[in-house]
Amino acid sequence: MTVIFSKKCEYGLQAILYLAANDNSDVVKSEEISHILNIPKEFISKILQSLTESGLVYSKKGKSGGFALAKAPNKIRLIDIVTAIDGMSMFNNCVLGFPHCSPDHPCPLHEQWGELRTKAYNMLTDETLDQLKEKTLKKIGHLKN
Amino acid sequence: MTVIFSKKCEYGLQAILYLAANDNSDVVKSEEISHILNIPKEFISKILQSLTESGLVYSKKGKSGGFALAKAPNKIRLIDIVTAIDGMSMFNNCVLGFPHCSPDHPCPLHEQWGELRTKAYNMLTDETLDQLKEKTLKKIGHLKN
DNA sequence: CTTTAATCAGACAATAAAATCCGATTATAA
DNA sequence: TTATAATCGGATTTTATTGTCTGATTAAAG
Repeated sequence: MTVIFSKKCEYGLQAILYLAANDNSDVVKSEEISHILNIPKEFISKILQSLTESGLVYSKKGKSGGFALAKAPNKIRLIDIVTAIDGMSMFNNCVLGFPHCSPDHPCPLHEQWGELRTKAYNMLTDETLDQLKEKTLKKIGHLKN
Repeated sequence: MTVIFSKKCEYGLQAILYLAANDNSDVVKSEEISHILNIPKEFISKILQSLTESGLVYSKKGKSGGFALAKAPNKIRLIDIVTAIDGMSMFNNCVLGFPHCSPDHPCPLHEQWGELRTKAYNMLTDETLDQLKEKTLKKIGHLKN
């Protein structure tokens, strides 16, 4: 199967977009995220815990605890979440899997793929959570119905 | 981890590019492909077997058997190999993993990602094996040293 | 202070992907 | 016609990813 982001990363992106859409409220508990986004509760907890370590998410323990963004939505870029969860391998490794692919010894797809990959990287770097908030609200609204 | 193509698909692309580079000779045995490209022999055999079923590869059984391209290199596009091994999910599924992502109910990244994905698809559709042969020969030459 | 409800932490289980093993079949060539 | 060397096919093992369970810790609220 061809994958772009791991399940972990997909879930992490979904959850953090949800947190951005609920940025007005205090914290959101993992139970709610799990239910709305249809992600196993324990799994999304783990992911948000790791994003807490990365400094992207704030977690409040104990009763009435939950998760929220650790920074203003305009300070969090999609690339921050992707690299925190999946690392940079997608942007560094050869698309054909050649171990020693480099500008000196490029693989047959080096230039073409490099260009596309740079565009993907720039896209994820340009998009911040505040810019996606409206679209996310619409999408979540649809999920709730 | 973030992946583009599965290991199977990477290996398959490497091997078929190798076959294209050796299109003058009769057949190439999996032993040789395994050695040059550093892919487990049994694994690349399996992959080439499945590509044989897909009609992209020709296999000659018995002593002095091996694998070769089933068509002229200019008739095989990279997308053919990718879809034969990994399917089309990469080009159909929502990048954020939302189950019901569609033009009607787009995910927050729908348009931006769609554009990139189309470019990737077109690139894989445009590139045929004959076009990549020279570049492959250089790369293989480097691997052999 | 005690109950309650949440995160946290680490082990564990299930599934999927990657890699290996082995015997059967096939065809070449001595 | 027999030995050899390759693919073929299926089962099996290993490893990584995904998902689950359980108990500890934390903090709010009665």
